[in-house]
Amino acid sequence: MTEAKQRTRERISRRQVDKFAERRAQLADSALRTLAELGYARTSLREIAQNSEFSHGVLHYYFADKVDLLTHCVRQFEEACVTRYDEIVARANDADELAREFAGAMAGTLDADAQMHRLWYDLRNQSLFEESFRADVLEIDRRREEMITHVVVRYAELLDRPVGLSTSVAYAMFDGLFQQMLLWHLAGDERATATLTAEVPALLRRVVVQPQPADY
Amino acid sequence: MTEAKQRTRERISRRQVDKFAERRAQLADSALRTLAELGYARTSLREIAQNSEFSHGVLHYYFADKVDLLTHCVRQFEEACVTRYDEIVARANDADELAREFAGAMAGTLDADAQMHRLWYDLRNQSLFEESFRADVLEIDRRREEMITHVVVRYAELLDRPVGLSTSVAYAMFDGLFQQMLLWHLAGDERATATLTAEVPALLRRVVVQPQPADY
DNA sequence: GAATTTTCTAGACAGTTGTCAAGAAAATAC
DNA sequence: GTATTTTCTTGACAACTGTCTAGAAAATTC
Repeated sequence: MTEAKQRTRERISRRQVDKFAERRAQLADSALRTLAELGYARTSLREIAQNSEFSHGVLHYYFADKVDLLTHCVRQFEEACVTRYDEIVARANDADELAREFAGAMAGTLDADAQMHRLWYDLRNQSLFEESFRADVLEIDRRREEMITHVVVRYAELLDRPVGLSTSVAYAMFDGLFQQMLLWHLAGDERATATLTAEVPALLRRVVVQPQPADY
Repeated sequence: MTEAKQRTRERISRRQVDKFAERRAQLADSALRTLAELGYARTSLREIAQNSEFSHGVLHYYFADKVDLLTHCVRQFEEACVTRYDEIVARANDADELAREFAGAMAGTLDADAQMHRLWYDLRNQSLFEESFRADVLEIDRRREEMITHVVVRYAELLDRPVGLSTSVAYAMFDGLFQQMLLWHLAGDERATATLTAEVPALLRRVVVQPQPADY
């Protein structure tokens, strides 16, 4: 009896927790859509609520305050933001194919998810001014670096050559290139996608193939 | 008489214009200091005025509205933001020296002007969400690319080798590296400066020295 | 189906924002 | 030295912000 009750209660409680967490996720999703559209500076709680099916009051039922909501957003954002190239890495039979597929995937997400990517850079930049997201942002950045590292290491493997750079620097270079192409893309320059497609394989070669030490 | 009067008037008018422009510059400077400290999202007109020696009303005497002020800020920001390496380029006698001096200068400004640099990235990002600054931001970005190009081209010259990359891509890579190191630096990672100092020459080599085509 | 709990709405609050206007203060003109 | 123009301050305004509360609506429990 007591046992049964307790089990029931636990089940209910878990279901409630799940529903609670589900709604939090749903609201965080609305918040992310708003952020991607307006940017961090212009996103308000009421605007977020209008992008959901609820009124602005709910936000304070599911989140303690704005920082709580935004922190949750950043955490939830990771899945969407860290583009996974694992499949490409696993499938590629040779270095050239890997390079082509990787470049194509980056160019694809540049086109398809431009809003999301600009939000990422916006949030990462916010973390330079505000402490609150910094830890989560750095964690996401680490994951992104990890993904790039996977590709680079596998590419080097397929060429049977060592990676000639620290993974952090390799990531910084690919990220810099991607960010610049995002800038082009959102400024209306149609060459962005093509440039990215062309330059990513070139960059891969440059990261792996070492310069000849005899020449300098 | 009429002539003299007119000349006087012109002189006065020009002086007034100068004073007017001077005060605008002064206020824009206060605005930039505020922006560098708080970031775009948290900078208000009253906060800017408090960082100046005037009250908040003046801002609307010298600027039509907030966008006018911020646009002026971005334009004025260029001088501060585009770090010049011309002297280093002119002075360097060989490639190694150029690489070392360039890396040192970048590391120096990373340490000394971190706030200014994070503001630059903040403003550049804002331009992804808002039309108003975009043109000016792109212009500054072009100048920055130009500066990097100077260094890279000169470096290649000193080695008597061609630059193996488009200048845009080279800029994107150096900027990506710098931005990542800024992220580290502002997150309290002391290795940022040293890493930048070490990796910039390595990157220079990689940009100039071409991979051997026989190997892939 | 009544009682209770969970979920959500609507509105109020205090503070902040960009903007503007009336007039004080200062500089300049005559 | 007075008149006029330029410069700056002060306070007000409407709109918006994050936050909180009272209570309606819905779901759940027994």
